[in-house]
Amino acid sequence: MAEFSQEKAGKTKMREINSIYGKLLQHYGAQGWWPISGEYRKNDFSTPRNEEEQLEVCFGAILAQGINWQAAQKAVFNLSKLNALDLSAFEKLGEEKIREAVKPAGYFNQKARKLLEFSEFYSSLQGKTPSREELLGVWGVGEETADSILLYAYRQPQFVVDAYAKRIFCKLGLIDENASYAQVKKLLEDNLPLDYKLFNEFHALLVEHAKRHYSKKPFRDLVLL
DNA sequence: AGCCAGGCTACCG
DNA sequence: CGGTAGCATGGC
Repeated sequence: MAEFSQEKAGKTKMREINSIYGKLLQHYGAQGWWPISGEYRKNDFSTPRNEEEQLEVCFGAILAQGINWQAAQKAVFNLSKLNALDLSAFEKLGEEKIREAVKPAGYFNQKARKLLEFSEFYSSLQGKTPSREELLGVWGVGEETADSILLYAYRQPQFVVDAYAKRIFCKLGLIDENASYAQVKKLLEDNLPLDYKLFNEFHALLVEHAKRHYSKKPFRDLVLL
């Protein structure tokens, strides 16, 4: 009996989460993340990405930490002007030039170091795909950045939990206010098909929706759309 | 002027 | 463990 109602509740939750995705997609359309060279490629899920694209996603994910995407994009553009989205060229650049390039993205001392540590790690991979654990072992890569890299650079179905996703699912009553990263991630991954294309769009759509309606407290949008 | 932005690390109790 | 100060810039 208890087992039955639990299963029923689980299916209800599953329908609700899938329905949220459907509504967002219908309302905003495909987002085409991750933007490469500032370009959003809607419905382009070609895989595998080449090395330069992977590095741009990884650097972008690090540079976007705690800052708006426009600012992060300026830093990515500065690096691309220096031809530094190529690994060997980046390594020759030197920390001082990297600091200058990433300045618009804020926290430039930390972020320069993070990019350097990451490039060293990436180079050690010799083209193989890193595990989530390996990524988390890199200084400057936390859970959201690791999942963003696995999802957007390596096309793995890892749900990316960011501040926006937490706000939205919390407001919809699906998670507790102080739910951990792992708890939110599990909620989504247990209730969606493990499809990287779906995860890709879902995360991007949550960001788009939150930027419009969950930007500052109090988050007034009780229901979705 | 001040708040906010697609976090992470180090250090605290 | 969970909680939080510090990190820095720029747009609105």
